[in-house]
Amino acid sequence: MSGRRSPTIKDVAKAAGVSSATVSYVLNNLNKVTPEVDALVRKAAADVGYSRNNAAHALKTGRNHVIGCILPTLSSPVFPEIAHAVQVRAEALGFATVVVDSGNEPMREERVVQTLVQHGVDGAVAMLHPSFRPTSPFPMVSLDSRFPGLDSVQADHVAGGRLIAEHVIAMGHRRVGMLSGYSELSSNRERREGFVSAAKGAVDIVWEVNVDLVPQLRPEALEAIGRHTVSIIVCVNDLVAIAALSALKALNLEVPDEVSVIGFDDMQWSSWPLIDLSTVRQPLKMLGEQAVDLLINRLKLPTSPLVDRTLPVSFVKRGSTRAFASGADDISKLTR
Amino acid sequence: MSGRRSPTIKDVAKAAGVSSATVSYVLNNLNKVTPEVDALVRKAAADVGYSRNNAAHALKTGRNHVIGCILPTLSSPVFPEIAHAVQVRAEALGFATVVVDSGNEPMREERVVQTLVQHGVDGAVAMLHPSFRPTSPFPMVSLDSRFPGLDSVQADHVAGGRLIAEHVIAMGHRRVGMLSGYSELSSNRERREGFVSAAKGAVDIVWEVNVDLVPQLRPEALEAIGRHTVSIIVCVNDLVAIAALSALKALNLEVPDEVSVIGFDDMQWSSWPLIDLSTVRQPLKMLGEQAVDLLINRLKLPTSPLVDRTLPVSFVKRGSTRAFASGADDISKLTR
DNA sequence: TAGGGGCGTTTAATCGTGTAAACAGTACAT
DNA sequence: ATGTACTGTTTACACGATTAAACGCCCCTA
Repeated sequence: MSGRRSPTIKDVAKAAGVSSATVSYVLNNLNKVTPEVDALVRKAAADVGYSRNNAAHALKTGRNHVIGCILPTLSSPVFPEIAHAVQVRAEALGFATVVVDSGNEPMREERVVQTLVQHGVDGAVAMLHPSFRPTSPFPMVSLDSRFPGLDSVQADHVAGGRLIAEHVIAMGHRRVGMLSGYSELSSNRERREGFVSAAKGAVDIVWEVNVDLVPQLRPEALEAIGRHTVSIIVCVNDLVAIAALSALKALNLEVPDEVSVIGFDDMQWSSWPLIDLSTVRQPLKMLGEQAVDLLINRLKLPTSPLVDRTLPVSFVKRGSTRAFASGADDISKLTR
Repeated sequence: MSGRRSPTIKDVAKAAGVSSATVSYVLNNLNKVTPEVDALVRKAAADVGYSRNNAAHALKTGRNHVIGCILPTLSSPVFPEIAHAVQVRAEALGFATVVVDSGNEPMREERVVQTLVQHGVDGAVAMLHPSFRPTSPFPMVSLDSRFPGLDSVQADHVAGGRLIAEHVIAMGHRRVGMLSGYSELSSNRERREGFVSAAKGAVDIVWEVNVDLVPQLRPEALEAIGRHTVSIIVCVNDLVAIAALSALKALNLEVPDEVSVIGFDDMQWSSWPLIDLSTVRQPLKMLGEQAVDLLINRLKLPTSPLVDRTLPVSFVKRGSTRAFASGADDISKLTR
């Protein structure tokens, strides 16, 4: 209790009656020692309550056993779910995780990466703005979209788009509005393409407006919704879908009786009875886990070939969609 | 480009024609050197692109310039907002932040703290379960509730409760239901006490049910709401308020026409038109910033006296509350 | 019996910084 | 001239871990 200094490898060595090198060999599981000595050392380590000094370890090996998790923001519910999965998986593999939000600005992304490098972080799992260009040779795995020169994991956005199209068709809708995200982002683009190609011929896309990925809509989107010329609105993600629900409420259009709404993501809030959104579920947990696995593989084998992994999605039917009823109030605009 | 090793203090020393100690003195701003040498060294450092090796620095000094931010979860919208503020402030002060969620289990909290200590984190800003008992002398600041032996920052929960009471009274409500949180947590307790003492005499608390801080309610709460014997429901936080809104919707009770609802927190989602919740705003950003400031002060002066800081709150009127109308459908139960 | 090869352990150098202590130089007082 | 005080710089070691190389030991063979 006097020397508050936490025990070092040398203390363990003294306690076990061996040299510090032996202790190191044992604790690193290089099997270079006899079983008896091994047991002796482990016991001594437990007895003195040894735990490795991370700084010294990092200094010597250049590996910190810390990874970064770079996300555009933590304020949208999807991202914390991913961050959590990343953290848990990384911890299981002996890595700590630092979560940082980049504000989705490519400039700040660069700074964030610099900071991580400076702090000796080994690599990162990152959801990057498409215009980001890696500056230093820093190991990264791209989340949610393919990225030239990086490993990546993403949900099967194309299949998700197709699932939506199938639901729309099965429900008998013919006239569709789309709130799409900017197409530089591959996930947005693929969602859209999956939907459009599967819907081709079976439905009319009456209008399509590009929107930002935030919970309020720009005027042209509001105007399109207000025309009430479609029976269903397909949204690039759940946040936008919620914005659409809000707009419809303000316009006194009933969901799903007058207009149906579909999202994409299945974030936690979408299942709240107040929102109750039909959507495509992404395997967020798996997404985070696989990203970590990929990153750690790359740390071990920096020269292995690049991997792109695609994970399955599923459709979740909730209260925001229903079959098209020809008894809708303004049938002239909604059929042809 | 050949030797990929990043430049060290020795490289700078060579470039400047001085010893490594001098470089260290300059770069640590101990003014022990003449202005000329100082300038020389700084120029050399910039020229070779020096940046300090964190591991070596940490090994030598025992300070890592990393703080932890321990939160019960990232899945509730309030917490990411705090985490963000913490991160930004810490970065401005030269500290990196690791955000971890503890799952609000005191056992996991202990483990999390252990992990942080092991990784050489200097201290933490933490929102702790009331039954948590600090095991090691690890510098911490308690967020959102007072904690014996720790610095703390919290919103003025008592005043928040009073603001709610004033609103309820001003709106002419007489019969109130309460969804309260477990009273071991000082913030819950203070919110309740602030409300109750300010409401005393002016309103009837017809029922009060203790609930968990999650967006679904237990049966007894649902039953109480279903009786429809109150004209307004006061909730311990926004998440619970949203659960109440959901329940009311399921019961076909109109908000705010038949029942008003009030929350506490003003998390980001509460302003969505779909939710549109009257609530008390906590200064989340300020909360995070002040916590960081307190922590860093403590790191510098470990023996300075403990500080409890209380921050002001304000009431936000939205669509979930309205004045009590005596024309309500079942006037016999709602007046006396 | 000298030499060689395994095997298990220790010795000692190293990673990049920080800092106490040694040192050299100047200025001033005795 | 010699000692003292001070200033600015360098020398040299420490932090705690990893790891190549040296070492000692035993067994085997020529």
